[in-house]
Amino acid sequence: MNIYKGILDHVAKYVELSDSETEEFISILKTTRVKKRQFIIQPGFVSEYRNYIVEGAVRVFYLDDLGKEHTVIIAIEDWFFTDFYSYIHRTSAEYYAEALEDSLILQMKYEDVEELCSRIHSLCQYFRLFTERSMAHSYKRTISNISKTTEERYWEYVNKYPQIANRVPQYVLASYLGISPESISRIRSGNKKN
Amino acid sequence: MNIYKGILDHVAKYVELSDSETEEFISILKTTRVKKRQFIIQPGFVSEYRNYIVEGAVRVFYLDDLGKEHTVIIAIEDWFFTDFYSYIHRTSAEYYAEALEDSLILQMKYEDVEELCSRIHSLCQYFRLFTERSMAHSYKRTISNISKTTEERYWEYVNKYPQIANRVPQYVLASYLGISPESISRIRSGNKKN
DNA sequence: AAAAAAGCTTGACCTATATCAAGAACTAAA
DNA sequence: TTTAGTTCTTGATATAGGTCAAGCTTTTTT
Repeated sequence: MNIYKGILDHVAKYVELSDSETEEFISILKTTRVKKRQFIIQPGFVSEYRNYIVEGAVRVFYLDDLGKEHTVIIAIEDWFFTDFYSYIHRTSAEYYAEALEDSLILQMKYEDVEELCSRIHSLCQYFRLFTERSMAHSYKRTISNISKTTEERYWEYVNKYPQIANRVPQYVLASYLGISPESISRIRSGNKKN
Repeated sequence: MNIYKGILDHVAKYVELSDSETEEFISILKTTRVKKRQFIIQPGFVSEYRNYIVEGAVRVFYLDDLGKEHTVIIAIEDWFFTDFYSYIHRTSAEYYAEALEDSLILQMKYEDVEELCSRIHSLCQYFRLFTERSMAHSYKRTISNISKTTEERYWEYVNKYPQIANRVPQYVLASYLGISPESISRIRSGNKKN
């Protein structure tokens, strides 16, 4: 099976590419395999790529002054991840991206994406439309973070992404939701809401 | 003074528009004046526009089941606001946008923006680049929300946006930072207790 | 198959911050 | 200038959920 199928379907949800455009797009994709626990992005280095997951799972997290991890993205197949700020501003990353499983990812370099977007209108449209949708989604998360209790946030996530919740370690989920692992443990054992 | 200067400068930070493109862009801008406390977006109605503030201040907030307000955007001159999810998906808004002062705003209808973007490559680029930057910024806020104490978040905001902090009511700032107004009051007075 | 990591659970305790209440100090309107 | 409506402050009290510690279970490595 073609490893590009997923990402091309993703693009096709927003725009139609001609054969030559498709070819150009594929030509900037770099295939990379990473092993579980391997870092793909690290503070101190610029996050050069937008990364698309073909197979596997990755999390992006921030390590604060006290050594606590705060997960900002949990990504599986057909998701993108990067340290967006570092990627766009060409500054040193602030986050780690760590493979949660052996994964196969497709990487697009910043310069290549920019070059293609400046030349190919439909690809520019694709990234615009897709980023706008991510943006809309990000507001939903902000609301959830500031207006829900820990328990509500936990069940909301589990209901929305049951397959992810079962796939990643609990402490990763905890650090994504801003809850202590102990509290998640208690929520799970105590209240059996759905 | 030209009311379009601000928004055109904003565009010019990302792309160059020809005279005819500039004209087309201006042609989709609708000038609207709103009075203090007036709602620009309301649940139950689709958020039709991207709104740019020429003069004034606006907040976007969410009203939860318990009647508590959660501010997601505090916007002043040269900022954009909308209920992004509603705007993009053409669904009923979930948020209120309320003028904090008498304001002058420029509004762009979704259909008009899409039409222009599909026709004018440089405008598509503008919205793409600008949205990507907003996105990068939004991650910073997520981190702040989940990794900082209330006091750190308060001082971080005041240092970053001193002019806004002094301009909007304290309870608005409180609901933006996810802190109770009482706690902000105590933080300001330097009282470390309670 | 052991040994070593990594991950999860449970109980006891504790603290940061919310909530409630009531009055003071602004601001806008009559 | 008085009045009514907001907004801010301060004190008392409550509690959600974090931290610590220790042991248990599952997964990974040798």
